[in-house]
Amino acid sequence: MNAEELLIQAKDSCQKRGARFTIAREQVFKLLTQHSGAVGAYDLLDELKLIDPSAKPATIYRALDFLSKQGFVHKIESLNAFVMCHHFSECNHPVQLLICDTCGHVEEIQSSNLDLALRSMADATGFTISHQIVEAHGACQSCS
Amino acid sequence: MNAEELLIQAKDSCQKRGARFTIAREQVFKLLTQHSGAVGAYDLLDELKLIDPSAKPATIYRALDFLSKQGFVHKIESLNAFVMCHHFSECNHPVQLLICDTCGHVEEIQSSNLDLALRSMADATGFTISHQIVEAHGACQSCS
DNA sequence: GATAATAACGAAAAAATATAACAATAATTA
DNA sequence: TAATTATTGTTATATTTTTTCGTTATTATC
Repeated sequence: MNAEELLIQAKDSCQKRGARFTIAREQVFKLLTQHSGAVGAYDLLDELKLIDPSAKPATIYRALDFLSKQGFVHKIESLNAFVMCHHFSECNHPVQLLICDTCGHVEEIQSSNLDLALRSMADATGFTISHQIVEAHGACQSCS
Repeated sequence: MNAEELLIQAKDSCQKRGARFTIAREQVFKLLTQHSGAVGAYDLLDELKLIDPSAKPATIYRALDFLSKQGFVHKIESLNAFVMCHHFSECNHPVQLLICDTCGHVEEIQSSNLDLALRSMADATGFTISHQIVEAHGACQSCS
């Protein structure tokens, strides 16, 4: 899925939901599509400043907040960084990430076994899951 | 496993490994055993200051760093907070947490299915996992 | 179309979280 | 004992995130 296709999908998705894909949000979205790995908010800010010198932290965080809520972007909690989601059309999927600590690449995987194992374990103790964070760090194939 | 037993286990464990369980580390350890849920570093600092008014952020972070490395304490990445581990004798186990967003209680679970599902998924893409983060948010039984 | 309500943005500041640097002490090893 | 290593004290700073408030843009209501 390339950058342009993702953009179209995002716009389309917002249209359907009545969400506003504003310039600021689109700019941050585009910046994120240009990374294959995690990007920090301040790195994004630096990049955004090249286009819009008046950008401030809140500019980025607001955009990231919106994009996350739409499911276009995931926050990587263990890195305080953000990554483009390439499957946001399959909405509300659990997020499972393989994070290469060597090259920085982030691979999003989809294991229903994993999701199931977690849910069944939660069920067993009467816990209701609303949101799950699965982040595996290590080395990707090319870096091993 | 109560606070006292944990303390004895921790001391014992350090003895065996030749790690130094200093006063500062013990104080932070004890504070952590008094919480059933996540505690922020600065909350711990406030508590520590009651005993040792000269405590500073570095005091806490150093202790937490040591305790984490020993496996006595886990960092909750999605909360920027810390929680006592009650199974640190079974060393190097993968950390899997159920975090109640209502009452703050944190339950550590042990699902080898979950671990296996993640590992097999990683294997399939040639990824080698060095560290995994599994944190499920939601509502515990009492809060549902 | 005018008006009210709501959402988004700009700007500055501050809050929350975490690390760095360096000197001083304490503990361990040779 | 002397040398080495680990830990602590202290100050400062870096990093990440949120708040506040005034303004502007968009949407809904009349």
